[in-house]
Amino acid sequence: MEKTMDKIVSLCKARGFIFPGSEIYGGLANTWDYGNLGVELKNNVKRAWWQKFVQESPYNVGVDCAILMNPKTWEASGHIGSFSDPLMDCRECKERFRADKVIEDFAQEHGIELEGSVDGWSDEKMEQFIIDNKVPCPSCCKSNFTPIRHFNLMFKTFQGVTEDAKDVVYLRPETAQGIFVNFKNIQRSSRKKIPFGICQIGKSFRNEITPGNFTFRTREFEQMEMEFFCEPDTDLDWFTYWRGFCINWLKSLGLKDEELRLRDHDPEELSFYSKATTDIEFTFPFGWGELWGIADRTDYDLTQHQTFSGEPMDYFDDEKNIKYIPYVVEPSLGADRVVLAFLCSAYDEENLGTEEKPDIRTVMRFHPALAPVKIGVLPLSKKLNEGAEKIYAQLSKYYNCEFDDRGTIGKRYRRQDEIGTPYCITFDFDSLEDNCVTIRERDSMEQVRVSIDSLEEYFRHKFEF
RNA sequence: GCGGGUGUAGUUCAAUGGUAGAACACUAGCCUUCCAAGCUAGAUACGUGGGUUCGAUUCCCAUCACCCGCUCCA
Repeated sequence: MEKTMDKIVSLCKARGFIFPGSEIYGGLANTWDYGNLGVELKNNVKRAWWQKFVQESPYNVGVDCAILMNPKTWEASGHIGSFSDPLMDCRECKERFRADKVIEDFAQEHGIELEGSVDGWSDEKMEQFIIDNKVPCPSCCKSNFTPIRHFNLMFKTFQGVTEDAKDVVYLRPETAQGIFVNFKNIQRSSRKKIPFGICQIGKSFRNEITPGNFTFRTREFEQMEMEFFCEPDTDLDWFTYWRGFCINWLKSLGLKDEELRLRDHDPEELSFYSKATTDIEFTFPFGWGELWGIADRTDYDLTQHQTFSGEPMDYFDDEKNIKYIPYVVEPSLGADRVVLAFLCSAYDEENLGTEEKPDIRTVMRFHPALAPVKIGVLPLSKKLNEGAEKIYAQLSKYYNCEFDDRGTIGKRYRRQDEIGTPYCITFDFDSLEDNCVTIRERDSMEQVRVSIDSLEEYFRHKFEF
């Protein structure tokens, strides 16, 4: 069985997991809409995350902050200053480069001593250096570049009816800053003591240069982030603790050991604010991709906000009688990415026939907690709809169920297999006599006979993880 | 953003300068009654906009989208 993105994308569209965005207008690049099943799956993923990271956690609480924030936030976080890359294009071969990188590489190659880091140079200085030294294009070796332009990854929009510059606001590029600016509020109102964490699920927006790979990298995406505040010097212990916690969460929902790996960032790869970063990666059909970035952000963010806002961001520990700005460990998970990972991991094909006469059953082996439809309710015959409808009404109070009386019973099982429904209930002619139904399990395909009165009891713990 | 490829039904494909056909999927009915493939009927497509032409799904141009590379990714 070959697991390809093409098959997964087709199934997503055919069955209602994910559709191309704005399709009737020719689409809009890299936008995707979650359909009737996709929204259930994604909600289940978010719910499972919230359950482990907030509900069951003695440490953590949640928030839901505004997407639009005071622009000062982004000055403090460094998103406005540091993340506007100086880009220039080669007029000859049309390749695009980062000016600072080109200069650094050139200087290193020719043994030229640069004054300070190129990061600190102005655009004019970089352009002048390139002209003076006839720095060649790394691709075509000519030296004919466009002026430097800046590409900021933040989406800009305007608050209010006029498009005056003073009303510029940004769509948040990460949910984290909403947590940091509310650190004091939450600490006070929740009466939490350090160590504690604040969790948030929400949309973020980044004007990525290169999105792609289905929903893996999009410009609008949903994050599930936690900022865990701890005492300085305990940060690396907590870093290790949460990294393990995250991996366990993924595995408890069905991702396999061989589908996951950890990748530590090299010192030169680390963000300027980060002391340590580990990515949890998943092996997608297109290759390994980052699912979860776990970063030790030190006291960088809170210190920055204290400086820019003038509000103290320190914490007083009245047991130890010390005051400090907490360190932060941040596990940041892409909701759309992890949904895609669950889709890829779940995809399976099974040949129930022979090699000569293949009979392929496509099965999405979702963990029952994530399955968009928990129980398919199937009357063996349309004459039995009344009894089956009662069961649907009874169970859909607790679970997302699907009623299906179309086509043959075998076909209906196949349809439920293809959308990953873990259980099917069949109401048959005997049910009228014995008040029992047959429950068929997706993975084992085994059947058990259960009394209608004990159905709720039967399913009670089936969808936990 | 650059280079290459692709664009016909929900999906996977076919044919054609004279407005398109299949398989699976879907719908209705028959048959059957616990694991697809039986019978009958049915709905559904040439990404969008220009141009050439008597006539374009087909040729040309542009555009949009997707895929593969490159580049990029706090």
